[in-house]
Amino acid sequence: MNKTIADIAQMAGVSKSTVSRFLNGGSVSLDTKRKIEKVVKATGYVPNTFAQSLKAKRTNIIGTVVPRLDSFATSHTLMGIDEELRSQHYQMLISNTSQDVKREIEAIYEFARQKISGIILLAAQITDDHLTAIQDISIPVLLVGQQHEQIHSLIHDDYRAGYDIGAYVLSQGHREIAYVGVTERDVAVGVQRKEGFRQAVRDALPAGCYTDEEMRAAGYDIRYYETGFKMSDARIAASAILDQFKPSLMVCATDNIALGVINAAYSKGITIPSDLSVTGFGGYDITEVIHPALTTVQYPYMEAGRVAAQNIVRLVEHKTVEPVTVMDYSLIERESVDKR
Amino acid sequence: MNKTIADIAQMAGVSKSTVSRFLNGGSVSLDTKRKIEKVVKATGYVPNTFAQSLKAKRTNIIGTVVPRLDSFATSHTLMGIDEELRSQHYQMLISNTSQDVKREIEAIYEFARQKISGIILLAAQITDDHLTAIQDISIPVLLVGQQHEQIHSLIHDDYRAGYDIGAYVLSQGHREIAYVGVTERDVAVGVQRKEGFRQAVRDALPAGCYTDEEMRAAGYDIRYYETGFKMSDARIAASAILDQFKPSLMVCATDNIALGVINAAYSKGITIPSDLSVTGFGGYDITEVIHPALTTVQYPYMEAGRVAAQNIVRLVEHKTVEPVTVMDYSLIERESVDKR
DNA sequence: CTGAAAGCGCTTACAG
DNA sequence: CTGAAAGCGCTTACAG
Repeated sequence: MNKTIADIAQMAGVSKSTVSRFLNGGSVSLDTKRKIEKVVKATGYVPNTFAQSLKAKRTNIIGTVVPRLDSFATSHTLMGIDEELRSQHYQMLISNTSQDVKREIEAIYEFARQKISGIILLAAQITDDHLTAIQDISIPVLLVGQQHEQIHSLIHDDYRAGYDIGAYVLSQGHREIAYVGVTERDVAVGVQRKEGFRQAVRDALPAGCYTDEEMRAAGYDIRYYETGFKMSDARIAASAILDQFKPSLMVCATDNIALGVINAAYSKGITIPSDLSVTGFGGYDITEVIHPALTTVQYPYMEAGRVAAQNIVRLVEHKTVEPVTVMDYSLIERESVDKR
Repeated sequence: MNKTIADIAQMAGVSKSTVSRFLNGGSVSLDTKRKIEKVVKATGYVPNTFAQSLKAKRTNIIGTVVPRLDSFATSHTLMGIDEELRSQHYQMLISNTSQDVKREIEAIYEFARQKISGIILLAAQITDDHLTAIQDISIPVLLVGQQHEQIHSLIHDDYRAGYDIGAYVLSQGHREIAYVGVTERDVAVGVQRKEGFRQAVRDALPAGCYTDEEMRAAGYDIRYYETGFKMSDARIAASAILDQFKPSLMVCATDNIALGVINAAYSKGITIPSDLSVTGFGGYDITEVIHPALTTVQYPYMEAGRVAAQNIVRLVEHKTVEPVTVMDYSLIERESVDKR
């Protein structure tokens, strides 16, 4: 395991330069090629990564910054990235920031220091500090899950998904709906999904029906709430909502929130879906196995990871990439929504 | 970002050696120390990792080999490892093997090639190839979740946990029990949990009651089954079991399996816990929020990760570590077990 | 305490 | 196509 390029050169009876050229696909005569190949195979020689990187000033490593590790979306995206990167002979390095924006910035600089070739950034929001860091390091960055005009982005089609969920539940006859969203600082989850949904409602309303009163007169009562990303937060929020409003359906901005809502409903003796229908966003595995199974939007996280990996590699290799890549999704109708 | 040690030396009016010594805590006079410190701060100098590693022939990186990323146990263990490593100024590198044993072996060699300082191995089973690889690389390895006499190990107390679950469900009056386990090739999950449970049953039996017939005469009917780790597999297995055996309780070797069982029960119109009680192992977040909440054994995965990190760092630094570290657990009684 | 020098294992112009 | 040489940015005996 400890052979150096000098050993190989000596054993093959050529110079180090030639071996290096052979390794990196430079021009080498067929004859020497064979000689070196034999020695490399026999010795199991592998070049020292550090020496390579020190000279070449770059690595075959893609750094991925993630806000958390214990999330279905993150882990599946990571698996997709890892798989694709591996097939392209790149390595994935993960930096977990535990939802700490300061650590996100640090991670970006730290990756730069380590001469990482490219960075995939899974972030809930992009601040000026992010922008500054990305500018500073002059390394390709791909944003996943959010969109920003100054950064190559890969997103899920949150707006359309929100619209589809809205159109679907309306088509099932629901008119009294609580939309349980998250902070608008997360544009994808907090704004896009909600606005998509809101637009679906608008499109369903009779013409000229805009104000809350007009909506109510038309039989619609749609209210918007905000909670955190954690199931426990959602449970508490849902409990409070249900004390003051009796919707026939709750649209939740994530599957986790939906799970919290379902739990809160059970605690109050509310049966799903006959008393209360529920929908989510995400398509986590667990949503299929609970009872009743959750109607939700399924995002192709693993596939998104693969595409993200392809894009960042293209960026690293100075090939063109669309400013924004939009992934598809599917609406999965299961048991948690009743007809009204 | 591009200063080298030579620049710093020049700016501080000392030699490169002295700067290096300062950086690595060697003996430097207070005066020079101050001079160098000032320059380092002013320039924001950070040493080039590759050059360091190339010379020093070691890194501050700990490699972690994981069979999968999308598991509660894995992700929480990783978070604990990462957190602790970070605080000790080590970095964590993750290699996901997608449950492919061959890739586990490759990952070990690859880490060695990259001069990683130590390896934390989360593996379901240890083969001869693992042993050979670990021998070959001569880098400290810590095994997490499984125990092996030739490798420093950190385990959860699966046997005692199995015993406790057994004693608990017996104390609740259950006598007709299906134990739904996994392959015995996974010693921790497949053997230890089951044998702990089996011993609890033995200890509860009247003296001199050994054979199946004697057990049945004493009112006990305990049957053992095996399934896969996936919810979907467990669902199918449970469905088949319930067609031929009507236990009052099913003890599942993992929370995932329990989730599959619960789903199968619902599909058959079996109510939990009144018709059928269920228990799991793991303590995944989701088990608390489903209805009814799952009675299970909770393992401190995050804490285990932290301890694992401490241990591997001690190993790397040639300090002593116990051959086996055993983590504690807690039995969480919730709603999925009825009294009989 | 401090510095000059060698060397870690590669790659890359530059000649030939 | 091939080789000698310089150099990437550090660290580490070795002198002083």
